[in-house]
Amino acid sequence: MTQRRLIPGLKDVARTAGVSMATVSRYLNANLVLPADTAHRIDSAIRQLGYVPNLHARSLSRGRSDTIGLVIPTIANPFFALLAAAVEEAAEAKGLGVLLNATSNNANRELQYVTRMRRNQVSGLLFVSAHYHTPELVEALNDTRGLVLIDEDIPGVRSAKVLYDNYHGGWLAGQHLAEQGHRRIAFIGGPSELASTRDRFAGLRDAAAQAGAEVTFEMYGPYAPSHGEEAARALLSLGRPPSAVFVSSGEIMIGLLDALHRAAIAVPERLSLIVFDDAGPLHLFDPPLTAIRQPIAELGARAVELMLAASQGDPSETEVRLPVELVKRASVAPPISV
Amino acid sequence: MTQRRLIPGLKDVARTAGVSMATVSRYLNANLVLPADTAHRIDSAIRQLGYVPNLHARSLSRGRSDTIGLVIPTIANPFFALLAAAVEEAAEAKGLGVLLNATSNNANRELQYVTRMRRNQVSGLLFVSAHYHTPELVEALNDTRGLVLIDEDIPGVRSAKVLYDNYHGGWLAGQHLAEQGHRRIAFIGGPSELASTRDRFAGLRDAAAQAGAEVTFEMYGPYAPSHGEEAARALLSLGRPPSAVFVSSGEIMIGLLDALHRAAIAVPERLSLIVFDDAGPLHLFDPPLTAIRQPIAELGARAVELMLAASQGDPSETEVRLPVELVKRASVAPPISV
DNA sequence: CTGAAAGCGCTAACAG
DNA sequence: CTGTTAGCGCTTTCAG
Repeated sequence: MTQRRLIPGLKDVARTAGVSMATVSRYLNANLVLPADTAHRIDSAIRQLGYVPNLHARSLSRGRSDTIGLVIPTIANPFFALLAAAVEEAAEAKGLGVLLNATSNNANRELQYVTRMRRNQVSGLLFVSAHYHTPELVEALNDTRGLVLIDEDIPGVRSAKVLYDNYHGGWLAGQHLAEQGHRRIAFIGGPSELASTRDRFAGLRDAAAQAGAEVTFEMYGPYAPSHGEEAARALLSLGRPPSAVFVSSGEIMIGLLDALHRAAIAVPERLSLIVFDDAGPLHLFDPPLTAIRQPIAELGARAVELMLAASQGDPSETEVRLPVELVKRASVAPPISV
Repeated sequence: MTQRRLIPGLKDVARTAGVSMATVSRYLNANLVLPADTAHRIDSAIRQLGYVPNLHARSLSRGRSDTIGLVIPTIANPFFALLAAAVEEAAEAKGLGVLLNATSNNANRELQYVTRMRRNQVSGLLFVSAHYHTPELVEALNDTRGLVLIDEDIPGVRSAKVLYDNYHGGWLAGQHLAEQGHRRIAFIGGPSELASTRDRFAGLRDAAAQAGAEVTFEMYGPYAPSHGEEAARALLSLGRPPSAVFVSSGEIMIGLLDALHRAAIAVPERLSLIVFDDAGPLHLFDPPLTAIRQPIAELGARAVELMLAASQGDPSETEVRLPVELVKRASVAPPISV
């Protein structure tokens, strides 16, 4: 129990307006058209008292909260920041609030957040996690109503999913590189256990093969600049280095490009570069980066749509694959000795 | 009322474990050390039933929610994304959740979100808004418990505030530019009604004046790339253009730099550039951008701290000014004709 | 069309 | 140390 409230409640409004709580409640929830006079009395009572409804009480009573959960690895990454913005906007348009949680790709936190959201406030959950997944997580996810997996698939989870066409992204990159005359290509991937990583690689490899080129170097690691730096180091120590590299994420690219600059490797003269993910002002980079662009706003919108459908009884396992596109800028050029 | 719940509640757990609700509740809230046996029975009842506490009920009952509100203009901007990440982390460390709302600097939304958070879920509110403020907003803000204004001051609001030392940031920029030999400097600011904009300008102007330089061009506008583009256009059409420009935000800089590139204006050879705000990989830009860096993580941490203090009865009007620093890179060089 | 009253699921006095 | 019980503030059935 709490101490006597000084804050006005529905009861106070009702008393002041000379009606019952039920009437005020109905009025506020717009299930009701009141005589102008009554409506006005209620309005002014509300204003006078400075009444603000208590959302917890409302949610408790209604059994739902008009809020959706969004769980992402981190928000300090342009891609996820943009994604969060897109989800927020889409949710807002449907009158839904969003509860955001960053997990840092930490399995405990993921489980914790999913649990927290599971039966609570949330009418649906948009989830993205980019690392190896424990059975517990998968189980928790499968117990979650209104779940939509986004951006990254998780094997074993049965839910609606909105993903990108990673294979085609890899293909586009491979094709472009091969067209420019590259024959030896490197792939710097994210975590190797992720389907997205493998798909991007497969697309790259297949497109290359079809054009008579090949992927001569592969390396995997976390979505972090440090991984890019290591990749650069590895690349530079190769006896017969590739003439182009396809980097699987913006974060990795940051470290890679930085290391390349420090080593005074000219891009694209010495090494061509193409990155998966076009978040951030890549056109202002040195050099402007050729990239595979993912439609982020669309991801957010589709996800919210599917979530609504899923939570309204239609637990479809729809999987949508959003197309990606190649954005040509200046980090790819024919290799020096073609 | 809702339909009969199939979901297990505290009551079910209590029955299954053969204890009372109170005991389970206390156990869960850790105010209590139970005989190992009892504790174990409760644990397994919880597991077996798949019990998940209802946060709304808890919040309603407790009168608080261990959640803080964060309202920012947009999350699709590296600075605010980083800020949100910092706040999330600081809040998480204190066991607090965060409810995020992006307002797009829309006055109605701001008012709406503040109201929504005001008496509700939220134990405190971290608020940032970067535009002209209506009296209604100021009033609503002053009625908010646990409010902390961050990043941008709002005249008339009495609350704790965590801001950056904008004046000093401007000063640092002016000093650096003057040292490099610039005598005619341009200021491309954000909205002119903001204290932060005026402070940055004042710092720049004073530092310039003291070094015998002057601000020969000023322009103000929204925090958007389009404003930067317009500024570039204006700058380029000047009869006697300045040799350096201080841009008041990263968003504006994006448009400005882009336009400069398109017009083939060499930076820093033809025009030196320094930007307030070091979010995003500015070191990879063409050229690497000299910037005034703001300690974002510290902002988040201090804000959460002050919020906690403010909501725990100490409604201090503490105002903390976080120091900023100059990060020299390659976008500033002596002017051609010194 | 409006009011009384029974919960929503949980916490916290208060008693035992 | 544990159980009983009265709410937290709102929604909604059910009478009137």
